[in-house]
Amino acid sequence: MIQPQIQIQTPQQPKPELNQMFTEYLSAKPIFTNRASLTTSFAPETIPHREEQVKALGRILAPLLKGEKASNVFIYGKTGTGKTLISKYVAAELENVSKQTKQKLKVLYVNCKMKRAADTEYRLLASLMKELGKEVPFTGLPTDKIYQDFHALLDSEKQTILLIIDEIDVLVKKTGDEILYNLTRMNQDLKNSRVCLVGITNDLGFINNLDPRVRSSLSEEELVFPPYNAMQLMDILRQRSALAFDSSSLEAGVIEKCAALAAQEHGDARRALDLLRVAGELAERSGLQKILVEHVDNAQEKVDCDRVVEVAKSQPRQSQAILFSILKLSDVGSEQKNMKNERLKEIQTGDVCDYYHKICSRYGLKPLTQRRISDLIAEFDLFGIISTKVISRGRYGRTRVISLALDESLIKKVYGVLGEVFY
DNA sequence: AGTCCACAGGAAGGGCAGGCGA
DNA sequence: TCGCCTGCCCTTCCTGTGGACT
Repeated sequence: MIQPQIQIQTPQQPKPELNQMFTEYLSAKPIFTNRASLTTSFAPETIPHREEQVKALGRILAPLLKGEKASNVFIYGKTGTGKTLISKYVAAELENVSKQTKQKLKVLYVNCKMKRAADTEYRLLASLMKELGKEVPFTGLPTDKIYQDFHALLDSEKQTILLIIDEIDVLVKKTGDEILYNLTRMNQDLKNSRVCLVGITNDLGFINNLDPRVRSSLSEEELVFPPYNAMQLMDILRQRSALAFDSSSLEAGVIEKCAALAAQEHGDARRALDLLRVAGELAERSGLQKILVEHVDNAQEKVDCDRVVEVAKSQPRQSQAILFSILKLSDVGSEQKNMKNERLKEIQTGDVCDYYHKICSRYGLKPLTQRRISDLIAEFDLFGIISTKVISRGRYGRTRVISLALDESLIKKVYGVLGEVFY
């Protein structure tokens, strides 16, 4: 048996430069009074400009308070329009009231976009059972068995279940709509409990592609969440910033700028909150007591940059090699071309395959097939790192034309990250 | 009008890792 | 331990596409 090696740690010498920095950080007056109020998971007391949707959803789900079956609801709206927030807000209120009425109501929430959480039929059911307090192994059991156990768990006592499935389109795209058929038909098999389904999606065309039987039972009621305009975003930001900062911490124009930038991104409140939070963090790091408009500009760049760099870093080696091939073919890293601004030329799938094969042979990677490369290129398009368009070049074939979708500084950052892997 | 090209993209299935139950 | 189940990543095979060329 191998004995674990025990290392005796000797007291370390203080690091003067860090010590001083941390001391200064702790003694400085903080900009944030409540940073969490600028995160998407924060639940505010009131939700501005969504009163109508709150009431509508409340009216639909109210029968649950009497232990009756409420209509299944389908909620549409683009990212950051308050779909999730309001579903949780109404659900929490229902739970509160149900405690007073002694009617047992349980709310289950799952987000199907969470990788390895609820992106397959098995994982969705496993997540729901976990919420109900029963641990399920992350693989290994037959789906039939999981369904049986889930039914038994729901039916183990007289109760009403409100099941909120966020990003439902992701699940259906991946696994098909049979799972929704099963979930919407569940009430027929349950003796003691009732289940009501709330499906949330930002894919407006999603419902049209469903099996008609699923469509009719899932979207008994539909709610559409319109995007926020700049004025509405400003109200939201004012409400949250009052909680997050001291009133003197914001330069005039900061909220307006965040709202304007987020309004350009289809009225995305999440984006507006991110911008304000990151601007605050940048101001804090600069040692200032006030957030300036220029911090918002820097925050926008940083929010984009962090996302893209994180995507590039977290990809498997093969995907990184493909992305690196695209960057190389776009002449990123070639200073001479940079000077002449001849970047962003068009590349085809075939070009990427050829360059990728060179990289594979240089770094000893087993090359993927063109079919797989095609899928991975489509994934990078989804991430927003590249932009692709399928075109036909006549007798020279049909292909995908690829160009970089990021600005110069972001491309350089990504190139730097991948350059460390493929030096 | 028919042929051709260079793929796109769907469907099916293989191989692997991991878990459960007999 | 073995057979069976799952998800995941990938390959193989196949059909479809659409504009240039003959």
